[in-house]
Amino acid sequence: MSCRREKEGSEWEGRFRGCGYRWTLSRQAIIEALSSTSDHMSAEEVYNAVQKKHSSIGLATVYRTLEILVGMAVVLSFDFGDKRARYELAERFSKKDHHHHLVCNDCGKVVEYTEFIGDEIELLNKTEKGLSKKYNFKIDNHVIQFYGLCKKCQ
Amino acid sequence: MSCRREKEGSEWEGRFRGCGYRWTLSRQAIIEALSSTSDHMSAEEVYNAVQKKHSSIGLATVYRTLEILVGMAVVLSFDFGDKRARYELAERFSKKDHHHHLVCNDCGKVVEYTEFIGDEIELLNKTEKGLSKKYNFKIDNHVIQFYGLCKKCQ
DNA sequence: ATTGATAATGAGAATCAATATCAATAAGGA
DNA sequence: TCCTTATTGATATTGATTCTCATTATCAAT
Ligand SMILES: [Mn+2]
Ligand SMILES: [Mn+2]
Ligand SMILES: [Zn+2]
Ligand SMILES: [Zn+2]
Repeated sequence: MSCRREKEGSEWEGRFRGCGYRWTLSRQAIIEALSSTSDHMSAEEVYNAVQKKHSSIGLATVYRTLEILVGMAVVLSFDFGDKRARYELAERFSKKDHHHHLVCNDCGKVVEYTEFIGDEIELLNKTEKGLSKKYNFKIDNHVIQFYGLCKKCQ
Repeated sequence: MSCRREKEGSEWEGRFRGCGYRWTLSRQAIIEALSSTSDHMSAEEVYNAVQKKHSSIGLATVYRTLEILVGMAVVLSFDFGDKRARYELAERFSKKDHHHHLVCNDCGKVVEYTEFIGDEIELLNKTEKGLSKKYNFKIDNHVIQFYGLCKKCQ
């Protein structure tokens, strides 16, 4: 398992260095934190998680690293209506499947659903193609989210 | 046409009073500002627009009124990735048809498209129904947006 | 292992949209 | 007109995010 760790480590390391970034303790710790939860953490939550093992890592570094990770498409950033960005490993780096989100406007509960994803993806691809052609956009991203009230809050 | 104005005025007035709100000059001016543009204005832009005719109206009032209007589902609030909320009259109060948005990540250009809306709406309705049942959510809102680079920026 | 160029970092200040406070004002029912 | 109270403007405050800058860590070349 130490072997497994190292291997995973070097994959991440390779990814960073491949983009011209250095492989630092802070970045390891932040990746670690993101990998070991299924939550959609805010920057501050990532900071708190990271602090437990590495109390010297600063909040600014967390923000900076998250920005890099989003730029590398390793991490996805979401707006769920509370006034802070929320982050999650992109599906290809996590155990989760491609999913979209259903958010309670009242308590903030977030449901990840995969049930209707198939049709959604298909439609999105078709729409993307149409929009790209008609409006000359190079599309690289989409957002679909539903908002409402969860059982408890309605 | 003065007749027409008054009639429109009283419709808005009725809508406000029907919700227990008073019908004030500030609110008239803000509605007016929102009605007379097809832009997606930020709160500050609404404030600037309103200032031209009514220089006494304050920014806080603009924020408060927009909040009310969003609550009344008269105005829609969007996040286009610049760090400010953007507002637009809901389609039933504007000349625009139901549309979604395509946003340039670089220059912020926003395209309103209606081409593929039909299929999208259909899928959204189906998905909403499925999600409502499965997760016991009362869904009242959705977001679909595409992000990319416009011709100029790619 | 040592060095040197420079990327990365932590602490704290700065930014800036949005919200809260509060005394003064205006809306509208009686 | 009078009274109650919602609304308002000015201003302070909040809170997430970004910036600054002196210090430190990374890593390729010795
Ligand atoms: Mn998720
Ligand atoms: Mn629009
Ligand atoms: Zn809820
Ligand atoms: Zn552009």
